[in-house]
Amino acid sequence: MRFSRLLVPTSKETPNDATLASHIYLIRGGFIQSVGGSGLYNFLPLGKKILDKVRAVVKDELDKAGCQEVALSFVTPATLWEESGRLEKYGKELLRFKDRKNNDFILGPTHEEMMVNLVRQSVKSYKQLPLNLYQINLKFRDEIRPRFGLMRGREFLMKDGYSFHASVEDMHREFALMEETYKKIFTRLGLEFRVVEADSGAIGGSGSKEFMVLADSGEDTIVVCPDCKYGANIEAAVKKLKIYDDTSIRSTNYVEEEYIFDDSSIENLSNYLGKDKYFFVKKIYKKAIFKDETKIVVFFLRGTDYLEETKATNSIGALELVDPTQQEIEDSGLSSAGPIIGDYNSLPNDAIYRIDNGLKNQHNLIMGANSKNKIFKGMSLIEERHKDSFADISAVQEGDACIHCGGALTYTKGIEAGHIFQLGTQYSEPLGCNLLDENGKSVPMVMGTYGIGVSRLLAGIIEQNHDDKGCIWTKESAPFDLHIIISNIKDKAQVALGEKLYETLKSKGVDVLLDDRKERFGPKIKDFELMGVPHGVLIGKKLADGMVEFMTRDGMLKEEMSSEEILSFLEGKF
RNA sequence: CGGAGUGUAGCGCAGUCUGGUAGCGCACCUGGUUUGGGACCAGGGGGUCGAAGGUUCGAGUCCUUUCACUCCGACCA
Repeated sequence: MRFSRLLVPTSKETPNDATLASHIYLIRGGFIQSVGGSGLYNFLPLGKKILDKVRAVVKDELDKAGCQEVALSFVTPATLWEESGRLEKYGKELLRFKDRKNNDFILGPTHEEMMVNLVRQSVKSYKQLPLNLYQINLKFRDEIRPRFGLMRGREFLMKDGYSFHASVEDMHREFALMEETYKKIFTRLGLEFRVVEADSGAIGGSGSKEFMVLADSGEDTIVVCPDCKYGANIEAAVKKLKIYDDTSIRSTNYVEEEYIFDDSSIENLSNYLGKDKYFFVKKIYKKAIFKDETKIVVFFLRGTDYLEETKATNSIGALELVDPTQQEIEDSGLSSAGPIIGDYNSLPNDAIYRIDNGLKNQHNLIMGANSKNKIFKGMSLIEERHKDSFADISAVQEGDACIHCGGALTYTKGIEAGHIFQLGTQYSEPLGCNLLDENGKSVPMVMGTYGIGVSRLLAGIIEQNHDDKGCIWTKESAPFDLHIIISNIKDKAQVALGEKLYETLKSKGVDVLLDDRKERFGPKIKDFELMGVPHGVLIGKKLADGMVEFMTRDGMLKEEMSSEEILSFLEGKF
């Protein structure tokens, strides 16, 4: 490709809404273009080319693993989503609209329903399984707050795959195969990543794993163990409970103690009593939104712990939790609901509450006494009094012990680029996707689902591979193999050598970009740095001494070599 | 939805308080000089000032309504 013919509107200016390296360089490098803001982007020729290359890697590995590509209709009848029950559950991210006949449709954010519909029409027997079907197509999610360029756009390219099985065991086999296949894809793309345990979110199911591209700019916090393989999204991370005791708080029953100040924060009380925050019980109110109702709920945690909202949401089966106003807490009748301990359970019978597992059967605790300026010391939380109310709702903190090996867990940031789920019969059952088993009995198919954010991967690659000058594409994602710069287009010798290298290499199948523009050296080298082709050849004024430079974008290394040898050197390299 | 802010040329902005010819930088076009780090000189094209209504002799500027977008908090590939 000749640069003079290429549509790459590179720019010196950083768009004012771009904060992330990937967002800045994808726009400045002329790969993508914003469409009236709000998370919509056009892919310009180079962006599209890279997208296709990444997509090809994904497709290649999936096909090798026995998956089959299909393309589902982009517009989805809303009735399918009613059947699965997700029409309500999915909420406002789902874009809904009507056609001229007033029928309801949605733009698919993910396509479990559509794929199940496809399969239930064409698969009837266990003999036709297993089956793993996927598509690489646009998805639409009406994000509350799109941002960070391709990282969180509203329209994005996603590979979504779905597998169908006659047994849970076979689904597990496929799940493991997909984990391995995903590892190959991410490795080929040159990404540093980690596979972690995850929450299943709106897709549902159990035993899901996320593929996290490690980057400081990542939006997810992941918990990793330095001593073993354990890694988990903080939304799903677990820890080994640490149990201490302080017998000085112990009493045969409990002790009521008064204090005179108003600030009843754990911090303040801890200082006042000279007892570690660990022994305090704190109470957190949330407004829980359920399918049919909204209710104030309460969570109890150790003074040293923090509520993990996703875990808390799951523990009560709510759709989401929001912060209540002070008034809502008062109106709920739970505002003075204090210890649910010993004989002092002051919670109404229908109250929804959860106590963190870290407090199960613990003694010598300190907590509010249901009235101002009083606390109880020496309390116990006994499992049998709160049978169904214990749950893991606290966030893992750095330094907590790994549940597998006891190592000190640490936080790191990641970009969720892939997610694989064990669905079971969650969709096949309501949608009536059944098969006849060996006994001629009709049973729902067992499913798995597997996603990769293809357009997000472009952003992930740049987050991991850039410097202060621009992009540095990895081998399999690069827009070209080689970028040749003719420094002065009026210098006939430079042009002649550039053209010779370009034509020769092109004829041998090397994907070469020749910068033949009538520009000065400055813009040309800047564009090389911005666009991030891994290697370049600089034909400039040193040609007068018979020398050219071979450049490596990563580190901007320049190697001088003779203009006689450069062609054979390049032929050997590409 | 809550809070803060912005809409003026493809992009980045000034002009709005105090109403009176639509501006600047980058980009673009023509000619020339220049050619190792986004160079210079001269000339040029490009705007329903987010939209609607109002006040006024006159509105980018004042008033009302409305829409869009950005930033900070709860979603997800």
